Amino acid sequence: MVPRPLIAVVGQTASGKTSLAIDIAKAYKGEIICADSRTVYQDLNISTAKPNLAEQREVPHHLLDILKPSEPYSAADFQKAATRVISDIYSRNNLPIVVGGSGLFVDALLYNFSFKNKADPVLRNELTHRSIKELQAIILQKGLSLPENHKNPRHLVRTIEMNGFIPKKEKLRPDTLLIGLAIDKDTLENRIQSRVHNMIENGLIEEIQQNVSRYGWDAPGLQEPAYKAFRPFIEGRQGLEQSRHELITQHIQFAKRQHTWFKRNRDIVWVNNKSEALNNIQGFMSNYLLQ
RNA sequence: GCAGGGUUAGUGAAGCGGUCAAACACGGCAGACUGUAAAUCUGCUGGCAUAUGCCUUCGUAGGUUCGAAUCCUACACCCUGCA
Repeated sequence: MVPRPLIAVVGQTASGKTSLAIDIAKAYKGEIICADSRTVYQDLNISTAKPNLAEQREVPHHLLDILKPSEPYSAADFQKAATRVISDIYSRNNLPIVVGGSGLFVDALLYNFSFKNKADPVLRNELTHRSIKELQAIILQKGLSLPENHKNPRHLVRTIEMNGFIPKKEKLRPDTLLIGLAIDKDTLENRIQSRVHNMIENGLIEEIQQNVSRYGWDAPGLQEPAYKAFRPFIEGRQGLEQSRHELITQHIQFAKRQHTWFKRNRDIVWVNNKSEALNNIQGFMSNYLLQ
């Protein structure tokens, strides 16, 4: 079987993944697959710091803008879609580059998570209104054991939906280089600050207002920091400065959760900057280019 | 100048004689997380020891009391009303 190399770039928000991925793509005839739970959505452009049109023109991007914010999207959906896109890319003899900050999505793809028991909207809606105690009781009644996060309503609901299914994962996909783009905390926080500043300059508030009037605050795609931070401002309960500040905080908190997720993965090859990354990639790709 | 209100841990804010190292919220730190994941949730958050232990805190200084963040006095700063 022909080896099929794949490069994945992970890291915290604002760590510079997009720019690195584009460089890789240009160097190796690559196409980018966005492993990102928010940039899949149309109409979320400013708030997600989505690759801009110029960047998208430079290199093909996949799984961007494929859904309306009113539609739900899951890690399993991503896994399926990305798998298909990757085989298309190979059929063009190009290099797939998976880039994203959604750790679960990346892992689902690279470790071939075994998904099962898709959520039933009716059951989920019913369960969502239950208290934690009630959910725990249901689980125990069914003879299932409580999830690791036994006080997390969402995980409790999922446990009920899975109905005893034990999820599995495999080893890291062969022929894969998993690169982690590290960044120190101060630099990251500065970048987030100026990123938020630019978002507001570029019309973040208008984008939020438009999407909210079109899809409503509760739309699945709109569950993200900008909407949380700016809702009180848009509803006239809070000043702009306060919301701006909250958005920065939310992004920093998100970055921290990403860090927690990625740092336990021993397969990640951490690099501190672009040139370190490109060096690693060169070594990795040399295994394939000679054939 | 007179009268009244205020000053609590990183921030906001409870507490108004003992059960107060001091509720709660936010922030911070660490962590979990396979069909909601930029979501959601957990633990810790004065110092030191880390098991029920000790030490230093509630504007500052003094006092009352067996015992004070809580009462009294003085001082400092802030806000409101009358001047």
